[in-house]
Amino acid sequence: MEKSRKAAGPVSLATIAAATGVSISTVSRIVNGQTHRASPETVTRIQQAVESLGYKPNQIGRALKQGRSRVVAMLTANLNNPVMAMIATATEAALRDIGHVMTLCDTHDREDLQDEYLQAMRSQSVGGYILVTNIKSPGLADFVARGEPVVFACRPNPYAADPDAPGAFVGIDNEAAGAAAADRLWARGCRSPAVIMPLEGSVVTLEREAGFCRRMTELGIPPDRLARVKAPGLSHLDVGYAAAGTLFAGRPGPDGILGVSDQIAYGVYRFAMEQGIRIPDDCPVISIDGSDLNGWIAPWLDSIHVPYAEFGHHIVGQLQAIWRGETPEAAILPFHD
Amino acid sequence: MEKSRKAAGPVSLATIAAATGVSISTVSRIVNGQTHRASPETVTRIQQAVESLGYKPNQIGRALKQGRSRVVAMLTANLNNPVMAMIATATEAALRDIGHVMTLCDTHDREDLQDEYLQAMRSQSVGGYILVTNIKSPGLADFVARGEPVVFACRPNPYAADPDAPGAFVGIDNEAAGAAAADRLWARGCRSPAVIMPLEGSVVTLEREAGFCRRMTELGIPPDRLARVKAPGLSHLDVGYAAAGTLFAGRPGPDGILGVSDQIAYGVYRFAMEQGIRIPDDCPVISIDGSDLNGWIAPWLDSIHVPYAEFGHHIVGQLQAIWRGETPEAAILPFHD
DNA sequence: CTGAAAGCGCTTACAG
DNA sequence: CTGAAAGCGCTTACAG
Repeated sequence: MEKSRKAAGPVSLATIAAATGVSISTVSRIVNGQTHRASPETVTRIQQAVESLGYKPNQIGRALKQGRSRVVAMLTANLNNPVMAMIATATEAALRDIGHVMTLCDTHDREDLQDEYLQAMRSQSVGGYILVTNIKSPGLADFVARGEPVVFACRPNPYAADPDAPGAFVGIDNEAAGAAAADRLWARGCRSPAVIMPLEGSVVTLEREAGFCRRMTELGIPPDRLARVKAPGLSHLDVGYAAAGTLFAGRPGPDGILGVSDQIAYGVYRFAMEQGIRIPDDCPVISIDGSDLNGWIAPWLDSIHVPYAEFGHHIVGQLQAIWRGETPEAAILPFHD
Repeated sequence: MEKSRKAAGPVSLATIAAATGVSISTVSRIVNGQTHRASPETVTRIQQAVESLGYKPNQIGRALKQGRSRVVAMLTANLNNPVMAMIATATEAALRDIGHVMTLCDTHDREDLQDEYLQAMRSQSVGGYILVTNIKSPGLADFVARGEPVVFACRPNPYAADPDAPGAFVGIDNEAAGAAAADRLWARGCRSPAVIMPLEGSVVTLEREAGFCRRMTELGIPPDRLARVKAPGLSHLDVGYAAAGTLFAGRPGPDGILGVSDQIAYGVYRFAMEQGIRIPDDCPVISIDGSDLNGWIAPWLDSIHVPYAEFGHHIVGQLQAIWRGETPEAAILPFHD
């Protein structure tokens, strides 16, 4: 005599309690794995009822009681950027593995939207925050000060008490990546290098450029043969395109270019195509990010690979550490060149 | 005498009630815009308190009472696909505009994950579901049968009662897009066309292929000069690559190829590059999707543009209609060729 | 080993 | 025009 009538109305703890003749408290404990606090018979009886009635805990009830849900908010500067999309994908999967879900908030690099989202997420009692942004905002300052569970990715906490100990963070050593890019270009015979970065760049782009210039200088490139070009634009595609225009307007163009992101390199490529400049023959272009797509449609691009797909685990690991009350150290992942 | 002491502990309705000397009920009504049900003085007094104390409604409390939250779940087949990422971005923005937030669930085209997520989202009492997937699963069948608020995007409801009236849906006429692709290839002189699609394709890819073949036949291409190639793989990149291998292994290669998605075209490109086949000179390649990226790094690709960026509004509009108790009609958006 | 009770923050008939 | 009260589903000290 199978009792497998499915969901006639929502099944709550009370439903199970009524069906098994025990109290709600007991059901709650067992459902939450506290099986040692009840007799074995009760445990199996309840587990059977849970199974046959298809009980699933209502997360809202739980969240209200505990003041925190199993939702984690990810705030990203700009989802159109494939890098952000990759991090989001990886993080979503890692969260799922620990039974959490992710809400995605695109701040479009706007301070007001960032604060609006932080506020909104707090009203949702989310259990944690992942910030792939380093825009400063009053709300963020507040969050950091209050010690909310937040992990920064790519870009460190702009309000870190000690800049050398950024706290929960997942990223790479951008300065070293920039230097590696310099070595690579040098090895290809480049002696009049150029580096392109956004006018309103984040620390990430600044560090990559700094590493590149530092290394090029060490290699003996004089400052006047090292072009550093910035261009405005939210989209790095536009940045690369505009900067390439500036670069090639000068008499002797560069013999090698670093775009500090893949997207910048794409922008350079478009300009070069339009002008009949052949890449890499006339001028090699390299970048930092190493999107998988490059191998498919941008074979001309030599890009230092950042393991974004790995970010997910590390981010979630740090979040869990915070939940346990620990203070995680920054995870600086190796890039591959 | 400004009273702007900020948040010493969470500010709830009770806090406001205590501070203003009215009941929680009254505060709740006013906060929810029922200002006509209270005296003007009370209204302003409470609004001031809300402002100065920085009260933000706790959405968890609200959701528990109402049985539904202001969160909308988007289930997507595969976030690595830029098309999905675009739809997610657009939808997130549209939801924000109406004060909702979005959780993102990547089902990886797996039936079990889809059901797991549907279940999880229900435990979260989400207010709506957006499905960019048409994998069949028992859980989905259940959802549709129960009349849950779900909007399908790109791929129609696989459990629609009447296939010609798919209900809440946002997409394009894929058959027509396939036909348009045929016209375009024909105009470029293609007389030995090929079409590439995934082995385990969705209705979307099937319809695009069907439209293409129908139109090519109308144009007088005999069946034996119309190559239809399928290749396995979750990633369309792999599909395109493998299928191109098959196509060019045959003696006379095609003189024009339709990849039913941008990614398939990218895969073809890689194979062609490796084999020294020049695109488009030796063989034009076109596709359907029209990612913005094409203009930057895939100038060789002629792609029919699907207005994914517009999907967001339409999806949210349909969701709102459902919430109002209406039965929205499918929105078939125009593609641009 | 088990249960009654309080309470998380909100909304909403209902009564006045 | 306003308030007391019930209740959404859960957890968790506390008492037995």
